[in-house]
Amino acid sequence: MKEILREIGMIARALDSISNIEFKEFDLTKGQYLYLVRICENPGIIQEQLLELIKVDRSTATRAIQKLETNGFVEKKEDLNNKKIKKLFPTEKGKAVYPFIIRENDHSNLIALDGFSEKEAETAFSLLQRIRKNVEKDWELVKKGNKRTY
Amino acid sequence: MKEILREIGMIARALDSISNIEFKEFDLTKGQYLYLVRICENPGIIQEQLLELIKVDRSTATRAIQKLETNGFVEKKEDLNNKKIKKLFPTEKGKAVYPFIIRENDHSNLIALDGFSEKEAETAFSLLQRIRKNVEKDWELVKKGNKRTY
DNA sequence: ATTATTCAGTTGCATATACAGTAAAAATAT
DNA sequence: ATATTTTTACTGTATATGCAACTGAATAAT
Repeated sequence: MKEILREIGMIARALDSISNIEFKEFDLTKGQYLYLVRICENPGIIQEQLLELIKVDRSTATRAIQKLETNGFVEKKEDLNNKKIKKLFPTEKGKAVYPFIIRENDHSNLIALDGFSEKEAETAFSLLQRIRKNVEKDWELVKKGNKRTY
Repeated sequence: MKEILREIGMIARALDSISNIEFKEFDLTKGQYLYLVRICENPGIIQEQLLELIKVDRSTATRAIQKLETNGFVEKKEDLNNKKIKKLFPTEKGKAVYPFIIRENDHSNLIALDGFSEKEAETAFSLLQRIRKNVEKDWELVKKGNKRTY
C-alpha cells in the first residue's frame, strides 16, 4: 500500500509551520492566514461555507474569525433576508495583507514543485484535486456523526 | 499558478480530523496516533528523529510522547553510550493498537485513491514524495531560524 | 398552523501546538 | 586539554483546536 497520507501530512504540516512563522510579521497568529485569504477571495462568504473550504471545526472557525475581526482584518455584516447568517468581508487592513499571503503561498508552491515539468505540476494538481474530493465526502459524513465501516 | 498547497491542506486536515475521531475509542487523543505508529515501526527511535518524520515542533513532540508514556502506550529507555538520548519503544498496549491504526489509515488511503488506476496511484505517490522532499528542506531551514527570500 | 428538524453560529471545557528559553551531554574546534 | 558549538530533551507561557452542548432562526413535516 502506497502511503500517500503520510506524505500529505508531512507536507501540510511543514508548509503550514513555515507560513505561520512568516506571517507573524503581519500580526497574523497561527492559522489565521487560511481564513483571511479565502474571505478576500470570497467576500460575503459565511462561516459555514468557509469552514468547509478549510476543513476545520465549527468552533475553531468561530474563534479564528472572531480574532480576525477583533484585530481589524475582517468584518461581519448582517444579512437582510436571513438573520441567522453573518457575511464576512475583508477590511482595508485585511485587503492590504492579502498580496503578501499570496506571494508567500506562491513561493511555497514553487518550492514544492521544484524540478517538476509543466506537465507533472498539472498532473499533481489534478490528482490532488481528485483525492481532496474523495476525502471530503468522508469528512462531512464523520463530522456529522456517521461512522465509517471498514 | 496551480494551488496544490490548498488541496494538500484540505486533504490533510480532513483526514487528520477523521482519524482523531476514530481513534478516540482507543483512548488516543488528538495527534497521538502519528507518534505511536512511527514508534512501532521504528522501535528505538529518538524524539529528535521522530519529530523530523512528522514535521512537528520539538516541544509538541516532547509533550505528545510524554502523554503516550503516561498512558502506557510507549516507554523511554536510556542509552548506555549516550546519556543525552532517550530511545522510544512501544509497550504491549501500544503494539496492540498499532494494527487498528494501520487498518484505519489504509482505509483512508483507499478512500483517498478511489477511482485511481494502479498507475495513477503510483504516480500520485511518487509526485507527493518529491514534493515532500522539496518542502522539508525549507522547513528545516525556517525552523532553524533562517529566513526565506522571495 | 403547529411541531419537528435542520442550519448557522456560539460557548464551556479540555487539550494540543509552538515559540522562546533552559540545561546537560556530546561533538567539534582551537 | 579546554573552550565553543551542536545536539537532545524539556518547561513556561500563550494560543489554537475541537467535541459536546446550547441558542435562535429558517425550513420541512404533519
